[in-house]
Amino acid sequence: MTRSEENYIKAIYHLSGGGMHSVPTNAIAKQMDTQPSSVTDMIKKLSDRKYVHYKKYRGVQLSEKGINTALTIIRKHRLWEVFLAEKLDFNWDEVHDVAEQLEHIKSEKLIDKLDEFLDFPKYDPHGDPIPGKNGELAQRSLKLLSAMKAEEEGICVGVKDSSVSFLKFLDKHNIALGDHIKILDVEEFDESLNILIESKKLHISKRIATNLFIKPIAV
Amino acid sequence: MTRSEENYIKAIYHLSGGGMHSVPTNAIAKQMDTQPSSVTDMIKKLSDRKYVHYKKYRGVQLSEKGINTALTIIRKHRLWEVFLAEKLDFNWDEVHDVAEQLEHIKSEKLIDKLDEFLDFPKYDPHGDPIPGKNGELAQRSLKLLSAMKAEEEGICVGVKDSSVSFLKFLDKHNIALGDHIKILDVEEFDESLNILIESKKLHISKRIATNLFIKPIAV
DNA sequence: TTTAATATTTAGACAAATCTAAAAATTAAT
DNA sequence: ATTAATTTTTAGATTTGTCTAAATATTAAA
Repeated sequence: MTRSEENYIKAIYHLSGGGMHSVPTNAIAKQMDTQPSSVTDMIKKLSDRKYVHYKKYRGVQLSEKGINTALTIIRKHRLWEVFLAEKLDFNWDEVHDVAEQLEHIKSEKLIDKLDEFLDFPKYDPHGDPIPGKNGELAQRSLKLLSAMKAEEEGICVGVKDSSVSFLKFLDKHNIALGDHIKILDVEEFDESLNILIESKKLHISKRIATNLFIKPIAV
Repeated sequence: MTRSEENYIKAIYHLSGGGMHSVPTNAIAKQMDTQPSSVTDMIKKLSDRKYVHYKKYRGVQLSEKGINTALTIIRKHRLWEVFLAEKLDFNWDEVHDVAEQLEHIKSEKLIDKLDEFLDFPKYDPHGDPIPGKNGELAQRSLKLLSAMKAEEEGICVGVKDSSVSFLKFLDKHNIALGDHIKILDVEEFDESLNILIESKKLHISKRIATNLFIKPIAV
Protein backbone atom coordinates (compact mmCIF):
# COMPACT_ATOMS: atom_id res chain seq x y z
CA MET A 1 0.00 0.00 0.00
CA THR A 2 1.30 3.40 -0.91
CA ARG A 3 0.73 6.39 1.32
CA SER A 4 -1.67 7.83 -1.23
CA GLU A 5 -3.74 4.66 -1.41
CA GLU A 6 -3.97 4.65 2.37
CA ASN A 7 -5.19 8.23 2.42
CA TYR A 8 -7.93 7.48 -0.10
CA ILE A 9 -9.07 4.42 1.86
CA LYS A 10 -9.23 6.46 5.02
CA ALA A 11 -11.17 9.28 3.36
CA ILE A 12 -13.68 6.85 1.88
CA TYR A 13 -14.09 5.18 5.25
CA HIS A 14 -14.94 8.43 6.96
CA LEU A 15 -17.26 9.62 4.20
CA SER A 16 -19.16 6.35 4.07
CA GLY A 17 -19.96 6.05 7.76
CA GLY A 18 -17.44 3.28 8.33
CA GLY A 19 -17.92 1.66 4.95
CA MET A 20 -21.69 1.36 5.29
CA HIS A 21 -22.81 3.22 2.19
CA SER A 22 -21.18 4.16 -1.08
CA VAL A 23 -19.52 7.51 -1.73
CA PRO A 24 -19.61 9.78 -4.79
CA THR A 25 -16.37 10.69 -6.53
CA ASN A 26 -16.81 14.41 -5.93
CA ALA A 27 -17.21 13.98 -2.19
CA ILE A 28 -13.84 12.26 -2.06
CA ALA A 29 -12.27 14.98 -4.19
CA LYS A 30 -13.60 17.67 -1.90
CA GLN A 31 -12.54 15.85 1.27
CA MET A 32 -9.04 15.27 -0.05
CA ASP A 33 -8.72 18.65 -1.70
CA THR A 34 -7.91 17.15 -5.07
CA GLN A 35 -9.45 16.90 -8.56
CA PRO A 36 -12.31 14.51 -9.35
CA SER A 37 -10.27 13.08 -12.21
CA SER A 38 -7.50 12.13 -9.81
CA VAL A 39 -10.04 10.40 -7.65
CA THR A 40 -11.36 8.40 -10.58
CA ASP A 41 -7.84 7.24 -11.40
CA MET A 42 -7.14 6.11 -7.87
CA ILE A 43 -10.52 4.46 -7.46
CA LYS A 44 -9.78 2.31 -10.49
CA LYS A 45 -6.55 1.19 -8.92
CA LEU A 46 -8.17 0.47 -5.57
CA SER A 47 -10.87 -1.44 -7.37
CA ASP A 48 -8.32 -3.56 -9.26
CA ARG A 49 -6.73 -4.38 -5.94
CA LYS A 50 -10.08 -5.26 -4.35
CA TYR A 51 -10.16 -2.56 -1.71
CA VAL A 52 -13.39 -1.14 -3.10
CA HIS A 53 -16.38 -2.06 -5.20
CA TYR A 54 -16.75 0.28 -8.12
CA LYS A 55 -19.16 0.74 -10.98
CA LYS A 56 -18.60 3.67 -13.29
CA TYR A 57 -20.68 6.71 -12.42
CA ARG A 58 -22.15 4.81 -9.47
CA GLY A 59 -19.77 5.83 -6.70
CA VAL A 60 -17.50 3.62 -4.70
CA GLN A 61 -17.91 1.42 -1.63
CA LEU A 62 -15.28 -0.16 0.59
CA SER A 63 -14.94 -3.93 0.43
CA GLU A 64 -14.38 -6.09 3.51
CA LYS A 65 -10.67 -5.86 2.78
CA GLY A 66 -10.94 -2.09 2.41
CA ILE A 67 -12.74 -1.68 5.73
CA ASN A 68 -10.10 -3.73 7.53
CA THR A 69 -7.36 -1.69 5.94
CA ALA A 70 -9.09 1.53 7.00
CA LEU A 71 -9.43 0.26 10.55
CA THR A 72 -5.73 -0.53 10.90
CA ILE A 73 -4.82 2.93 9.61
CA ILE A 74 -7.26 4.57 12.00
CA ARG A 75 -5.96 2.39 14.83
CA LYS A 76 -2.46 3.63 14.14
CA HIS A 77 -3.58 7.22 13.81
CA ARG A 78 -5.44 7.24 17.11
CA LEU A 79 -2.80 5.37 19.07
CA TRP A 80 -0.23 7.90 17.94
CA GLU A 81 -2.59 10.69 18.98
CA VAL A 82 -2.78 9.21 22.46
CA PHE A 83 0.99 8.96 22.56
CA LEU A 84 1.45 12.56 21.50
CA ALA A 85 -1.12 13.96 23.92
CA GLU A 86 -0.36 11.77 26.87
CA LYS A 87 3.38 11.19 26.73
CA LEU A 88 4.63 14.22 24.85
CA ASP A 89 2.16 16.80 26.16
CA PHE A 90 0.78 17.88 22.82
CA ASN A 91 -2.46 19.87 22.87
CA TRP A 92 -5.69 18.57 21.39
CA ASP A 93 -5.37 20.66 18.29
CA GLU A 94 -1.76 19.71 17.60
CA VAL A 95 -1.94 15.94 17.53
CA HIS A 96 -3.80 15.46 14.29
CA ASP A 97 -1.25 16.66 11.74
CA VAL A 98 1.62 14.70 13.19
CA ALA A 99 -0.50 11.57 13.62
CA GLU A 100 -1.42 11.98 9.96
CA GLN A 101 2.21 11.26 9.17
CA LEU A 102 2.85 8.64 11.82
CA GLU A 103 -0.14 6.56 10.77
CA HIS A 104 1.75 5.50 7.63
CA ILE A 105 4.69 3.90 9.43
CA LYS A 106 4.80 0.23 8.54
CA SER A 107 5.53 -2.09 11.45
CA GLU A 108 3.02 -4.31 13.13
CA LYS A 109 5.31 -4.85 16.06
CA LEU A 110 5.67 -1.10 16.54
CA ILE A 111 1.96 -0.54 16.82
CA ASP A 112 1.37 -3.48 19.13
CA LYS A 113 4.18 -2.38 21.42
CA LEU A 114 2.91 1.18 21.36
CA ASP A 115 -0.57 -0.04 22.27
CA GLU A 116 0.90 -1.91 25.22
CA PHE A 117 3.08 1.05 26.23
CA LEU A 118 -0.01 3.27 26.33
CA ASP A 119 -1.84 0.63 28.36
CA PHE A 120 -4.32 -0.34 25.65
CA PRO A 121 -6.30 2.88 25.47
CA LYS A 122 -9.90 2.66 24.21
CA TYR A 123 -10.29 6.27 23.09
CA ASP A 124 -8.11 8.87 21.47
CA PRO A 125 -7.70 12.45 22.75
CA HIS A 126 -10.78 13.56 20.79
CA GLY A 127 -12.86 10.83 22.38
CA ASP A 128 -12.98 8.68 19.25
CA PRO A 129 -12.73 4.93 19.82
CA ILE A 130 -9.50 3.14 18.87
CA PRO A 131 -10.04 0.01 16.76
CA GLY A 132 -8.56 -3.14 18.30
CA LYS A 133 -5.98 -5.36 16.66
CA ASN A 134 -8.80 -7.28 15.01
CA GLY A 135 -10.84 -4.27 14.04
CA GLU A 136 -13.35 -4.25 16.86
CA LEU A 137 -14.60 -0.79 17.72
CA ALA A 138 -15.68 0.19 21.21
CA GLN A 139 -19.04 1.87 21.21
CA ARG A 140 -19.40 5.22 22.82
CA SER A 141 -22.49 5.72 24.97
CA LEU A 142 -22.29 9.44 24.77
CA LYS A 143 -24.48 12.47 24.76
CA LEU A 144 -23.90 15.85 23.27
CA LEU A 145 -23.56 18.45 25.99
CA SER A 146 -26.45 20.28 24.34
CA ALA A 147 -28.67 17.27 24.99
CA MET A 148 -28.18 17.34 28.73
CA LYS A 149 -30.42 18.93 31.34
CA ALA A 150 -29.85 20.94 34.48
CA GLU A 151 -28.30 18.98 37.35
CA GLU A 152 -26.90 16.27 35.10
CA GLU A 153 -23.20 15.50 35.30
CA GLY A 154 -20.64 13.84 33.13
CA ILE A 155 -17.12 13.61 31.85
CA CYS A 156 -16.01 15.42 28.74
CA VAL A 157 -14.82 12.68 26.41
CA GLY A 158 -14.81 14.03 22.90
CA VAL A 159 -15.60 16.60 20.27
CA LYS A 160 -17.90 16.44 17.28
CA ASP A 161 -16.28 19.31 15.42
CA SER A 162 -12.57 18.59 15.46
CA SER A 163 -11.52 21.66 13.51
CA VAL A 164 -8.40 23.34 14.74
CA SER A 165 -10.26 26.53 15.60
CA PHE A 166 -12.68 24.71 17.84
CA LEU A 167 -9.95 22.75 19.58
CA LYS A 168 -8.00 25.96 20.10
CA PHE A 169 -11.09 27.53 21.62
CA LEU A 170 -11.37 24.66 24.08
CA ASP A 171 -7.72 24.89 25.01
CA LYS A 172 -8.10 28.60 25.59
CA HIS A 173 -11.03 28.13 27.94
CA ASN A 174 -9.34 25.25 29.69
CA ILE A 175 -11.85 22.68 28.62
CA ALA A 176 -10.01 19.39 28.35
CA LEU A 177 -10.71 15.74 27.80
CA GLY A 178 -11.57 14.07 31.06
CA ASP A 179 -12.90 17.22 32.70
CA HIS A 180 -15.86 16.82 35.02
CA ILE A 181 -18.88 18.80 33.93
CA LYS A 182 -22.08 19.63 35.76
CA ILE A 183 -24.96 21.48 34.13
CA LEU A 184 -26.27 24.25 36.37
CA ASP A 185 -29.08 25.48 34.15
CA VAL A 186 -30.14 26.00 30.57
CA GLU A 187 -31.16 29.46 29.34
CA GLU A 188 -34.50 29.11 27.73
CA PHE A 189 -34.31 31.64 24.94
CA ASP A 190 -30.92 30.79 23.38
CA GLU A 191 -30.29 27.34 24.86
CA SER A 192 -26.95 28.45 26.21
CA LEU A 193 -25.69 26.64 29.29
CA ASN A 194 -24.29 27.56 32.64
CA ILE A 195 -22.01 24.77 33.72
CA LEU A 196 -19.45 23.86 36.29
CA ILE A 197 -16.32 22.57 34.65
CA GLU A 198 -13.90 21.10 37.14
CA SER A 199 -15.86 23.10 39.74
CA LYS A 200 -15.33 26.35 37.88
CA LYS A 201 -18.34 28.27 36.55
CA LEU A 202 -18.55 28.79 32.80
CA HIS A 203 -21.15 30.08 30.37
CA ILE A 204 -21.31 28.20 27.09
CA SER A 205 -23.18 28.92 23.85
CA LYS A 206 -25.45 26.37 22.24
CA ARG A 207 -23.03 26.19 19.33
CA ILE A 208 -20.27 24.96 21.59
CA ALA A 209 -22.53 22.59 23.48
CA THR A 210 -23.58 20.80 20.31
CA ASN A 211 -19.97 19.94 19.63
CA LEU A 212 -18.92 18.40 22.93
CA PHE A 213 -19.48 14.76 23.75
CA ILE A 214 -20.15 13.91 27.37
CA LYS A 215 -20.15 10.56 29.07
CA PRO A 216 -22.95 10.93 31.56
CA ILE A 217 -22.50 10.04 35.21
CA ALA A 218 -25.50 8.84 37.16
CA VAL A 219 -26.14 11.40 39.91
CA MET B 1 12.84 17.96 1.40
CA THR B 2 11.48 14.77 -0.06
CA ARG B 3 12.11 11.43 1.57
CA SER B 4 14.41 10.47 -1.27
CA GLU B 5 16.49 13.61 -0.97
CA GLU B 6 16.85 12.98 2.75
CA ASN B 7 18.06 9.45 2.14
CA TYR B 8 20.71 10.64 -0.30
CA ILE B 9 21.93 13.33 2.10
CA LYS B 10 22.20 10.76 4.86
CA ALA B 11 24.07 8.28 2.68
CA ILE B 12 26.53 10.94 1.57
CA TYR B 13 27.05 12.01 5.16
CA HIS B 14 27.95 8.50 6.26
CA LEU B 15 30.17 7.81 3.25
CA SER B 16 32.08 11.05 3.64
CA GLY B 17 32.99 10.73 7.29
CA GLY B 18 30.51 13.35 8.40
CA GLY B 19 30.87 15.51 5.33
CA MET B 20 34.66 15.77 5.61
CA HIS B 21 35.68 14.47 2.22
CA SER B 22 33.96 14.10 -1.12
CA VAL B 23 32.26 10.91 -2.28
CA PRO B 24 32.23 9.21 -5.70
CA THR B 25 28.94 8.61 -7.46
CA ASN B 26 29.38 4.86 -7.54
CA ALA B 27 29.90 4.63 -3.79
CA ILE B 28 26.55 6.29 -3.26
CA ALA B 29 24.91 4.00 -5.79
CA LYS B 30 26.30 0.94 -4.04
CA GLN B 31 25.34 2.17 -0.57
CA MET B 32 21.80 2.95 -1.64
CA ASP B 33 21.41 -0.07 -3.86
CA THR B 34 20.50 1.98 -6.89
CA GLN B 35 21.95 2.84 -10.33
CA PRO B 36 24.78 5.35 -10.79
CA SER B 37 22.66 7.26 -13.29
CA SER B 38 19.96 7.77 -10.69
CA VAL B 39 22.59 9.10 -8.32
CA THR B 40 23.81 11.59 -10.91
CA ASP B 41 20.28 12.85 -11.40
CA MET B 42 19.68 13.34 -7.71
CA ILE B 43 23.08 14.91 -7.14
CA LYS B 44 22.26 17.55 -9.70
CA LYS B 45 19.08 18.38 -7.87
CA LEU B 46 20.82 18.49 -4.49
CA SER B 47 23.47 20.70 -6.03
CA ASP B 48 20.86 23.10 -7.43
CA ARG B 49 19.38 23.33 -3.98
CA LYS B 50 22.78 23.94 -2.37
CA TYR B 51 22.93 20.81 -0.25
CA VAL B 52 26.12 19.66 -1.96
CA HIS B 53 29.05 20.93 -3.94
CA TYR B 54 29.33 19.13 -7.22
CA LYS B 55 31.68 19.19 -10.20
CA LYS B 56 31.03 16.70 -12.97
CA TYR B 57 33.11 13.54 -12.70
CA ARG B 58 34.70 14.88 -9.50
CA GLY B 59 32.36 13.43 -6.90
CA VAL B 60 30.15 15.24 -4.47
CA GLN B 61 30.66 16.89 -1.09
CA LEU B 62 28.12 18.06 1.45
CA SER B 63 27.77 21.82 1.94
CA GLU B 64 27.32 23.40 5.36
CA LYS B 65 23.59 23.28 4.72
CA GLY B 66 23.86 19.63 3.69
CA ILE B 67 25.73 18.68 6.84
CA ASN B 68 23.16 20.39 9.04
CA THR B 69 20.38 18.64 7.21
CA ALA B 70 22.12 15.29 7.66
CA LEU B 71 22.58 15.94 11.35
CA THR B 72 18.90 16.65 11.93
CA ILE B 73 17.94 13.48 10.12
CA ILE B 74 20.45 11.46 12.14
CA ARG B 75 19.25 13.14 15.31
CA LYS B 76 15.73 12.02 14.55
CA HIS B 77 16.83 8.52 13.59
CA ARG B 78 18.80 7.96 16.77
CA LEU B 79 16.23 9.48 19.11
CA TRP B 80 13.62 7.17 17.65
CA GLU B 81 16.01 4.25 18.13
CA VAL B 82 16.32 5.12 21.81
CA PHE B 83 12.55 5.34 22.07
CA LEU B 84 12.05 1.96 20.45
CA ALA B 85 14.71 0.20 22.51
CA GLU B 86 14.03 1.86 25.81
CA LYS B 87 10.30 2.45 25.89
CA LEU B 88 8.97 -0.23 23.56
CA ASP B 89 11.48 -3.00 24.35
CA PHE B 90 12.74 -3.49 20.82
CA ASN B 91 15.98 -5.45 20.45
CA TRP B 92 19.18 -3.92 19.10
CA ASP B 93 18.74 -5.48 15.72
CA GLU B 94 15.11 -4.43 15.31
CA VAL B 95 15.31 -0.69 15.85
CA HIS B 96 17.05 0.33 12.67
CA ASP B 97 14.42 -0.44 10.05
CA VAL B 98 11.59 1.25 11.90
CA ALA B 99 13.74 4.27 12.77
CA GLU B 100 14.53 4.48 9.06
CA GLN B 101 10.86 5.31 8.52
CA LEU B 102 10.33 7.44 11.61
CA GLU B 103 13.29 9.69 10.81
CA HIS B 104 11.31 11.26 7.96
CA ILE B 105 8.42 12.52 10.08
CA LYS B 106 8.31 16.29 9.84
CA SER B 107 7.67 18.09 13.12
CA GLU B 108 10.25 19.99 15.06
CA LYS B 109 8.06 20.03 18.11
CA LEU B 110 7.70 16.26 17.96
CA ILE B 111 11.42 15.66 18.02
CA ASP B 112 12.09 18.18 20.78
CA LYS B 113 9.35 16.71 22.94
CA LEU B 114 10.61 13.22 22.24
CA ASP B 115 14.12 14.27 23.23
CA GLU B 116 12.75 15.61 26.50
CA PHE B 117 10.60 12.53 27.08
CA LEU B 118 13.67 10.33 26.70
CA ASP B 119 15.57 12.59 29.08
CA PHE B 120 17.98 14.02 26.50
CA PRO B 121 19.96 10.88 25.71
CA LYS B 122 23.50 11.31 24.39
CA TYR B 123 23.86 7.94 22.65
CA ASP B 124 21.60 5.65 20.69
CA PRO B 125 21.24 1.90 21.39
CA HIS B 126 24.26 1.15 19.16
CA GLY B 127 26.40 3.58 21.12
CA ASP B 128 26.40 6.20 18.38
CA PRO B 129 26.18 9.81 19.57
CA ILE B 130 22.94 11.72 19.05
CA PRO B 131 23.41 15.16 17.49
CA GLY B 132 21.97 18.00 19.58
CA LYS B 133 19.33 20.47 18.43
CA ASN B 134 22.11 22.66 17.03
CA GLY B 135 24.09 19.85 15.50
CA GLU B 136 26.71 19.36 18.19
CA LEU B 137 27.97 15.79 18.40
CA ALA B 138 29.19 14.24 21.62
CA GLN B 139 32.57 12.63 21.20
CA ARG B 140 33.00 9.04 22.19
CA SER B 141 36.18 8.20 24.06
CA LEU B 142 35.93 4.58 23.27
CA LYS B 143 38.11 1.58 22.65
CA LEU B 144 37.44 -1.52 20.68
CA LEU B 145 37.19 -4.51 22.98
CA SER B 146 40.00 -6.05 20.94
CA ALA B 147 42.26 -3.18 21.94
CA MET B 148 41.96 -3.84 25.64
CA LYS B 149 44.31 -5.80 27.87
CA ALA B 150 43.90 -8.27 30.71
CA GLU B 151 42.46 -6.79 33.89
CA GLU B 152 41.00 -3.78 32.14
CA GLU B 153 37.31 -3.02 32.62
CA GLY B 154 34.65 -1.03 30.88
CA ILE B 155 31.07 -0.62 29.81
CA CYS B 156 29.81 -1.93 26.51
CA VAL B 157 28.54 1.14 24.69
CA GLY B 158 28.39 0.34 21.03
CA VAL B 159 29.00 -1.80 17.99
CA LYS B 160 31.17 -1.18 14.97
CA ASP B 161 29.46 -3.72 12.76
CA SER B 162 25.76 -2.99 13.06
CA SER B 163 24.63 -5.75 10.71
CA VAL B 164 21.54 -7.60 11.78
CA SER B 165 23.42 -10.87 12.07
CA PHE B 166 25.95 -9.42 14.47
CA LEU B 167 23.30 -7.75 16.59
CA LYS B 168 21.36 -11.00 16.69
CA PHE B 169 24.51 -12.79 17.83
CA LEU B 170 24.90 -10.33 20.69
CA ASP B 171 21.30 -10.72 21.74
CA LYS B 172 21.68 -14.48 21.72
CA HIS B 173 24.71 -14.36 23.98
CA ASN B 174 23.11 -11.79 26.22
CA ILE B 175 25.59 -9.07 25.45
CA ALA B 176 23.77 -5.79 25.78
CA LEU B 177 24.48 -2.11 25.77
CA GLY B 178 25.50 -0.97 29.24
CA ASP B 179 26.89 -4.33 30.27
CA HIS B 180 29.94 -4.29 32.50
CA ILE B 181 32.90 -6.08 30.97
CA LYS B 182 36.18 -7.18 32.51
CA ILE B 183 38.98 -8.75 30.49
CA LEU B 184 40.36 -11.83 32.21
CA ASP B 185 43.04 -12.72 29.70
CA VAL B 186 43.92 -12.67 26.02
CA GLU B 187 44.84 -15.91 24.22
CA GLU B 188 48.13 -15.32 22.51
CA PHE B 189 47.77 -17.39 19.39
CA ASP B 190 44.33 -16.28 18.13
CA GLU B 191 43.81 -13.13 20.17
CA SER B 192 40.51 -14.42 21.49
CA LEU B 193 39.42 -13.10 24.85
CA ASN B 194 38.16 -14.51 28.10
CA ILE B 195 35.96 -11.94 29.68
CA LEU B 196 33.52 -11.42 32.49
CA ILE B 197 30.34 -9.91 31.24
CA GLU B 198 28.05 -8.83 34.05
CA SER B 199 30.12 -11.19 36.20
CA LYS B 200 29.47 -14.14 33.88
CA LYS B 201 32.41 -15.82 32.14
CA LEU B 202 32.44 -15.74 28.36
CA HIS B 203 34.90 -16.66 25.62
CA ILE B 204 34.91 -14.30 22.66
CA SER B 205 36.65 -14.53 19.27
CA LYS B 206 38.84 -11.74 17.97
CA ARG B 207 36.32 -11.12 15.23
CA ILE B 208 33.67 -10.28 17.80
CA ALA B 209 36.04 -8.22 19.92
CA THR B 210 36.95 -5.96 17.00
CA ASN B 211 33.31 -5.01 16.64
CA LEU B 212 32.42 -3.99 20.18
CA PHE B 213 33.05 -0.51 21.53
CA ILE B 214 33.89 -0.23 25.21
CA LYS B 215 33.99 2.83 27.39
CA PRO B 216 36.91 2.05 29.67
CA ILE B 217 36.62 2.38 33.42
CA ALA B 218 39.76 3.26 35.40
CA VAL B 219 40.51 0.31 37.69
C1' DT C 1 51.84 7.79 -23.61
C1' DT C 2 48.78 5.15 -25.79
C1' DT C 3 45.52 1.66 -24.60
C1' DA C 4 42.45 -0.77 -21.63
C1' DA C 5 39.51 -0.75 -17.70
C1' DT C 6 36.58 1.74 -14.81
C1' DA C 7 33.64 5.47 -13.42
C1' DT C 8 30.37 8.87 -14.64
C1' DT C 9 27.14 11.21 -17.34
C1' DT C 10 23.64 11.72 -21.02
C1' DA C 11 19.60 10.45 -23.56
C1' DG C 12 15.48 8.42 -23.68
C1' DA C 13 11.87 5.59 -21.42
C1' DC C 14 8.70 4.31 -17.63
C1' DA C 15 5.50 4.11 -13.48
C1' DA C 16 2.98 6.69 -9.97
C1' DA C 17 0.23 10.35 -8.87
C1' DT C 18 -1.32 14.27 -10.10
C1' DC C 19 -3.46 18.07 -13.23
C1' DT C 20 -6.49 20.55 -17.12
C1' DA C 21 -9.76 20.49 -20.61
C1' DA C 22 -13.05 18.13 -23.09
C1' DA C 23 -16.42 14.40 -23.58
C1' DA C 24 -19.94 11.44 -21.74
C1' DA C 25 -23.29 9.95 -18.36
C1' DT C 26 -26.51 10.94 -14.77
C1' DT C 27 -29.79 13.75 -12.35
C1' DA C 28 -32.89 17.58 -11.82
C1' DA C 29 -35.94 20.91 -13.84
C1' DT C 30 -39.11 22.52 -16.86
C1' DA D 1 -39.72 13.61 -22.10
C1' DT D 2 -36.55 16.98 -23.45
C1' DT D 3 -33.41 20.17 -21.88
C1' DA D 4 -30.23 22.07 -18.62
C1' DA D 5 -27.18 21.46 -14.82
C1' DT D 6 -24.23 18.59 -12.50
C1' DT D 7 -21.26 14.76 -11.90
C1' DT D 8 -18.00 11.65 -13.57
C1' DT D 9 -14.84 9.87 -16.77
C1' DT D 10 -11.43 10.07 -20.58
C1' DA D 11 -7.47 11.86 -22.98
C1' DG D 12 -3.35 13.86 -22.82
C1' DA D 13 0.29 16.44 -20.21
C1' DT D 14 3.41 17.07 -16.07
C1' DT D 15 6.56 16.01 -12.13
C1' DT D 16 9.42 12.99 -9.41
C1' DG D 17 12.32 9.37 -9.09
C1' DT D 18 13.78 5.68 -11.16
C1' DC D 19 15.79 2.57 -15.01
C1' DT D 20 18.71 0.81 -19.35
C1' DA D 21 21.83 1.51 -22.85
C1' DA D 22 25.02 4.29 -25.00
C1' DA D 23 28.45 7.94 -24.85
C1' DT D 24 32.10 10.31 -22.54
C1' DA D 25 35.58 11.22 -19.09
C1' DT D 26 39.00 9.60 -15.83
C1' DT D 27 42.30 6.43 -14.03
C1' DA D 28 45.35 2.46 -14.29
C1' DA D 29 48.23 -0.55 -16.96
C1' DA D 30 51.26 -1.83 -20.38
